[in-house]
Amino acid sequence: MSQSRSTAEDVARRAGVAQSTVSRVFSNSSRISEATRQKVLQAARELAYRPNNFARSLVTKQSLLVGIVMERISTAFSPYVLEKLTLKLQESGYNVLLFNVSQALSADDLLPSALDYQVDALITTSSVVSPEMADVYAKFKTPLILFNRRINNQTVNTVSADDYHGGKMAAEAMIKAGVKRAAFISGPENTSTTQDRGQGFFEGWELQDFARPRQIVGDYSYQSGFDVACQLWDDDSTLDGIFAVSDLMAVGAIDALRHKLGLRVPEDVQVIGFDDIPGAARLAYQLTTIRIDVDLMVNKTVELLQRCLTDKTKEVEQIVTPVTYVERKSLVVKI
Amino acid sequence: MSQSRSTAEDVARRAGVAQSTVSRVFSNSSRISEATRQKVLQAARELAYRPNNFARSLVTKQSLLVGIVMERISTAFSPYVLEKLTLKLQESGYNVLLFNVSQALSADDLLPSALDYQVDALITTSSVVSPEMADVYAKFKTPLILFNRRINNQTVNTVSADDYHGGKMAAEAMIKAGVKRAAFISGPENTSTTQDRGQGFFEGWELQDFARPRQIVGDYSYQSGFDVACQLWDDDSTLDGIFAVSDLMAVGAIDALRHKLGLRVPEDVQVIGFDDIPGAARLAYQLTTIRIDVDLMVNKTVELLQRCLTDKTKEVEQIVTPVTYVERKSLVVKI
DNA sequence: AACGATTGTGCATGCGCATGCACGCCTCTA
DNA sequence: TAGAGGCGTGCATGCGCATGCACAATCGTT
Repeated sequence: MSQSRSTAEDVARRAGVAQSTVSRVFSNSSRISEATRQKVLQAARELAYRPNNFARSLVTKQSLLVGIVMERISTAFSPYVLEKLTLKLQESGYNVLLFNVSQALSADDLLPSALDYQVDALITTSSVVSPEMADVYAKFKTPLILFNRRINNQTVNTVSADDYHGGKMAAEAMIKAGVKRAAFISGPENTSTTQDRGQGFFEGWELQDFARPRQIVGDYSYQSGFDVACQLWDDDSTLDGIFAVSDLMAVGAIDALRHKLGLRVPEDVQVIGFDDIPGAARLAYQLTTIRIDVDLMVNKTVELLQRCLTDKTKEVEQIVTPVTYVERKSLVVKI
Repeated sequence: MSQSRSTAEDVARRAGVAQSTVSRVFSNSSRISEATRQKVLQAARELAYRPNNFARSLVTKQSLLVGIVMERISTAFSPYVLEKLTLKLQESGYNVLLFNVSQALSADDLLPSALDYQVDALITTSSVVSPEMADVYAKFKTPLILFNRRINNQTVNTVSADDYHGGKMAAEAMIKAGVKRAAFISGPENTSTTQDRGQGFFEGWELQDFARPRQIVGDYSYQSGFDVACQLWDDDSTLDGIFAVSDLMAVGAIDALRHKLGLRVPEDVQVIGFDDIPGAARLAYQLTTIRIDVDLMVNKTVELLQRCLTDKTKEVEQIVTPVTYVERKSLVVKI
């Protein structure tokens, strides 16, 4: 901040009006004669005046700030979510305060400090948010929305994809594609996407009385997909199918299969992912996957957010968006 | 914001002290006896008190907020930059206000509104920042740092890679690799990275008295790399080398060559990129590239920022970080 | 035993703005 | 021509906090 910033008071003096008049011009709330409006705007221009949002928020109790708490900002399709959310929010007149979950700073550390900045609402994609945090936000009457995440034993606003059915669809597709010995590459067990997609997946197999596929844990990154695939085939080279809980891991696995293990995809091993990230469609991969509709999720999120802000007493919503099976070349269903 | 948030006043009342004492405890500035400190903290805990950063900033003239203005947040290695910057900034006690440049909102629109939020400094990776904006920031005494960008005819703080030499190195590598008929896939002409990398690249060729390679304009995206490569070979199928100004476009071009045009990389066409994004090293691509040191750039940026904040009268700095040639399989130098 | 130095706390004020209230002026109607 | 009813503006106040100053209590010193 600068010590030499001009204030509404300065503008008022120069325009020969009261500070309150300047304020009225800039919050264009009430009736101001065109003449004084111009006078004020002129003076403001000359002084390069800009209203101080902090002072304004202090009075109005509205920061027009939305907090976003994310982990692994650069991974998978987090960047797309962030970009679209930010865009949407800006269009709606909000600005974004971004928090990066790291080893040092957990979501539970970050959420309170968002509160210090008076965010009007908070969206998080972090996998680990304690139920207590939800309580804190409830206490502060600040809407909290979990994006692409659930949280156990707690009613919180939630926008997610239909992970359970997506998992099920993946299992069905694999079965129809003729996969006999499948492996499931998951994320950490405490993430809701892994839980839900995995549950749907396993139930899909069991429905057909097939043996439960082996599960191996990755961390959603390309490299972990690669490594875990190597490990899998090291243990059992008769596997013929992979369901990866994220496209990025699927792609890592494909590279391992093709360029490290000397296997062909889909001839030797069929692979299906989840998310449909840009990159899944690349001709180098042509990944069959379960698509989640990020645009829709973002739109629903911002709409929900606005509803929360308009009606503070609104009850919690849990929005689930549909997923679709997208068939490309890495796994194809034989009819 | 909530209407029912407890204030320092509330805490003071409950602890039986003055508001100023509460303030002193939370800004742990001056001497407070251990007894009252505990009394205050206890009361604060009971009331779930958190200091209001806006009110605080209004007095201290320090928001501890840093603005980041970005375009194409999800593209290329922007996400990595954002992630690392945010992390570093958080470690240094700052929080990040994120602005997304879009068609609707240009950097020149966004920069002033960052000022409204009293950011202590601003970092932008946006390619288009008008010199006037730099003046505005100077007037408001708010440090402005361009990341990976230059700006013409203006002295602004700048942290960038040695794009010019990188371009030159790319040319040299291509020549040594035996490329005779090269093409240059650039970004939009008004971006400084395209200008500098391109200039270095062309000068590298001219040094060897080789013909000036053809230039074609992309937009830094995977798809544009793909499309532009198709177009290139459509015009002239005798080309045998590509320098793409970004890895993402290089990768798009490789996919087009291999999977659309039926060419082999590197046997038929050699490809070199720029950036060394994660993904360049994938076995599916093994992209030879010019690496920029993002970590170093981020560190330099945050250090520069702190210097600016400490010494408001400090003069502008232009920091250039070295680049390195990373050889993988898509282009290899014959000795 | 008396006095200056030190430490801990309260009081008052102001940061820059929004907003309820009062008031003066003008227009319209009867 | 007088009164009613807008409309436009100024005044005063408070949002939640930090901080300079004053002052009481405690300590150490001679």
